[in-house]
Amino acid sequence: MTNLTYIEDLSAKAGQEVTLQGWLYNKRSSGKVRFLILRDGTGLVQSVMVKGKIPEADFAAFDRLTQESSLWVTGLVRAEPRAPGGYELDLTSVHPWHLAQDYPIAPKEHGVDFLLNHRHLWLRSPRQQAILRVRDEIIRACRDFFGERRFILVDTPIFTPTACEGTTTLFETDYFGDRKAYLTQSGQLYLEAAAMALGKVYCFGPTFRAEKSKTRRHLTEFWMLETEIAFAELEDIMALAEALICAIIQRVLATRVKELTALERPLGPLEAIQPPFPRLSYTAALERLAAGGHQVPWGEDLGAPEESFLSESFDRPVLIHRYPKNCKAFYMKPDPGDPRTVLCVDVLAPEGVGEIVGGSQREDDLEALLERLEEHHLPREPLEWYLDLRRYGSVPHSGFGLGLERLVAWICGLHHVREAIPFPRLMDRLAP
RNA sequence: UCCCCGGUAGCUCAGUCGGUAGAGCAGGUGGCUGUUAACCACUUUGUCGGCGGUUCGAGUCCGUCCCGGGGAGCCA
Repeated sequence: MTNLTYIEDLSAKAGQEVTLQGWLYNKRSSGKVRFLILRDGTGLVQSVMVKGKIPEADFAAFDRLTQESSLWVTGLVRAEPRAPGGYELDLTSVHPWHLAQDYPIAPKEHGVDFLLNHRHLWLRSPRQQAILRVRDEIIRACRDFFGERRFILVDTPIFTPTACEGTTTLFETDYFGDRKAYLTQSGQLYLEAAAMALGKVYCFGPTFRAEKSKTRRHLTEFWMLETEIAFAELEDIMALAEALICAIIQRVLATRVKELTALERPLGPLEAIQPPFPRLSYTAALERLAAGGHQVPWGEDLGAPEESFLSESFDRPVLIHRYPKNCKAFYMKPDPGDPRTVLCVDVLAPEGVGEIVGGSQREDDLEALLERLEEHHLPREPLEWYLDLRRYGSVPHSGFGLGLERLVAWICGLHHVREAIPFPRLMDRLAP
């Protein structure tokens, strides 16, 4: 009976009578010709009703329909060059399901605070739908990338007994009244254990940071893709990160141009993302910074202005490797060629986005790792299980983590990571 | 935690030198046989973020607190 269809499939149904289910995006009237613009999550389509060619009750339903009312309609699919999607619907019946109350988000301009307070409704807007579709595609591209390379997905815990690295602020929670638990800031240490079991592994899950950061690059809850590979050295994971980023960009360009266009994201800069990516040692980066007027003493970490300068210097991501030891985490392995530095890499995205990947070769020697723990004033006892990995068949191994929202923000050309996640958690925003 | 900017109608904002509150949009009513954030006419809507102070008089000046935005620090 009913030819139930999604809007994105209308082009295959030209000339047929179909049924659409969705919501009213907008309506316009010119008296006896009335237009309903419908959305169903797959697209927008304009439908037309003419007085006398549709039952009078259906024609009159137009007056009651408010923005975002839910409804189902039937009509004839007709090619229409003037329509944005190329097709229009000549309505034969209109059935409201629910008449929406005054919808707060008009198809007009709104401020950020207002929109974030209505995030549950803001998601319905075409722009937010486009972002979420790109995010979905990026996630699938990541899973495919690792799956095709025979990596095994290993889920790491979200409750942890201690900090993975003692330095950062963790969200603390009560654990059955007598203990504290912390929300994870990284799955890495657990992933190292998994790599010793399965060889090549990755995890993908939420990460929590209680830092009081108020910038367009920070969320308190974000999603991180992490990988860990037994027998891999720094150069191996640098090549892997490069291949991963290229694969993701290629996938999005192959499947989500419509969404990128809706976001007014220029495609040129994305099409330029091809291997090889430039590689700069920290020391070489300092020289480049000095030449650009940024004086940084050797041994100091790079700040946000320096990262922006470097990322804007190239038309593709740049890999900065071998930072000074004191800037980085305890588990990173010193460079045998220069023990003042560690075998680590940060990937900075172009267009001023900044760091999207951080990784390193891990210290695999038990004694050296114990020394690093002492240098960082970290307690040994809670990490004994991690030290076991260096007692039972230790091997060289390396891995990296990729911040999903920063990647989504870069690819979509967003100004702020808060639009790159469905329900952003920020320092001063926990709802909706 | 620090620095900068902001808070006026449901939304986006204007409000001059301190003189008693405005526009557009949304909502409502009517009109229009091809509209594209449709248009035209008419029309409802205010704890000017809170508290205190100066003043004959405060949206406007001062103090303080709250909330939001941008940035820094921090941050695989």
